Amino acid sequence: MATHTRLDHQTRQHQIVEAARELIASGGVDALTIRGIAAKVGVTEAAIYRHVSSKEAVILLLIQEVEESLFQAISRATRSDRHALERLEHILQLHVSYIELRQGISFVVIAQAAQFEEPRVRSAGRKLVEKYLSLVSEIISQGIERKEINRTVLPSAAAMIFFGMIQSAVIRWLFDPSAHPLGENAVAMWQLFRTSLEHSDDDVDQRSNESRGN
Amino acid sequence: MATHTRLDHQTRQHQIVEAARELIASGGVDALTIRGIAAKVGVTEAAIYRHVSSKEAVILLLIQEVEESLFQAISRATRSDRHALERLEHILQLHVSYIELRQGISFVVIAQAAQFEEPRVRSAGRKLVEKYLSLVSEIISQGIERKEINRTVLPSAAAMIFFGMIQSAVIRWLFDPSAHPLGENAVAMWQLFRTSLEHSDDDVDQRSNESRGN
DNA sequence: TACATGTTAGTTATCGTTGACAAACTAAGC
DNA sequence: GCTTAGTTTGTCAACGATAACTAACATGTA
Repeated sequence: MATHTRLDHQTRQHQIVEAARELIASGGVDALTIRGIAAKVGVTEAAIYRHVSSKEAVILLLIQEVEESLFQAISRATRSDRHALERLEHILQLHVSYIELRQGISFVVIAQAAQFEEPRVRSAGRKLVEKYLSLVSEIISQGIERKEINRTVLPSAAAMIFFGMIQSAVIRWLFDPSAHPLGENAVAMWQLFRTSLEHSDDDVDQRSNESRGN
Repeated sequence: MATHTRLDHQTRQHQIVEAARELIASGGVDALTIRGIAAKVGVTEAAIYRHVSSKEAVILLLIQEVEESLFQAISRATRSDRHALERLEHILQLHVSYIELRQGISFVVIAQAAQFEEPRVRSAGRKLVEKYLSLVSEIISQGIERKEINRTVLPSAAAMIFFGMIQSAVIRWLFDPSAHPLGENAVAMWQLFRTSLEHSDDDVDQRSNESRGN
């Protein structure tokens, strides 16, 4: 009690966001409190407000951190001159590892942001999702140009299915991690989904719709 | 103030669950309070406890109501001797209508249940998801038996993709309903996904995996 | 000296929940 | 049919817990 440790603004902000992440990961969004953050960081509640203006600011910082770390995690798969399907599979693997490492924080944060009233939080969550979809969509577009992906595929729709595969796997995994391992479910879905992207050797051309009647 | 309306237990419980649903739909899970329910029902908070033992009980009733109404909504598409792909498309349409009608309540409730600590709430949410996946999976299995769906398709994986398509569409729709109409996105994804289910006329047999090297 | 980073000790607001009492409906006895 | 007792459904007025946040003050650092 004699002397308390003083740390600079930036370090404390990092600690605060980290604490917020851990609290949500272990107890859901309801567990995210200034008290909880203060306890994890090892200072009083009032000290938290030296480095963050409000709880809402913490949430915004957390969304930002999730966005940065997620795109950092999957960045290895995005560039490169590899085959588009390989890149997508690699993104899936890296994304799955990221979710396991961070205990599904991205899903929880996005789901929470989507039902927030505050416009800045909503906007931050929305942009995170849109950015992810753009990235996947862009890879698919490139794949089509290079004739690695079927030209009848609509990139935006394919990106949403890709994103949905992860959401679906995460939901089951959050309910019961041991019964529904993320990786296995993701791989099983990918094996199936890739068949709808693959460039059929006999080029299908314009028989995309209306192929099957009643 | 002279005389207050008295209603029976069952009616009040319905009103409570309905109020809970509306509160979450309009203000997110944080808006679900006993006070809010009491205000919507038109009684005092204490009166709520005559018909419900706790807030947790309200959540359990709500999950149950969501499950019943959702399966009621899509039941029209499940039975019947129609083509499996038609049944799936029909389920998708009905599910989309249900979500629009109930303002995405199912997604919010599931996402919330997944991060609850309380085991009964978690269990109820988990069972809802598993029941849905089983239903879709079963239709796909039947489709394979009837040679309406490619035999290399793994039903459980296909069901998860199907479920994920809806999750993905709902998330964007929650962020911006006008910019991301549920129906349009769902149809676009379905058009693509069905190609991976379709029974190829030249039966593909056992070339499912390892088809494409680097 | 000045500023950044802490603490202490609150404030205000809202939450879920409960106990004590009142009024309405239900059923039985006369 | 009228009284009467019991049960159900409601209100009122609180309770304790906890939330976000703040003013006043202390202390370490440049």
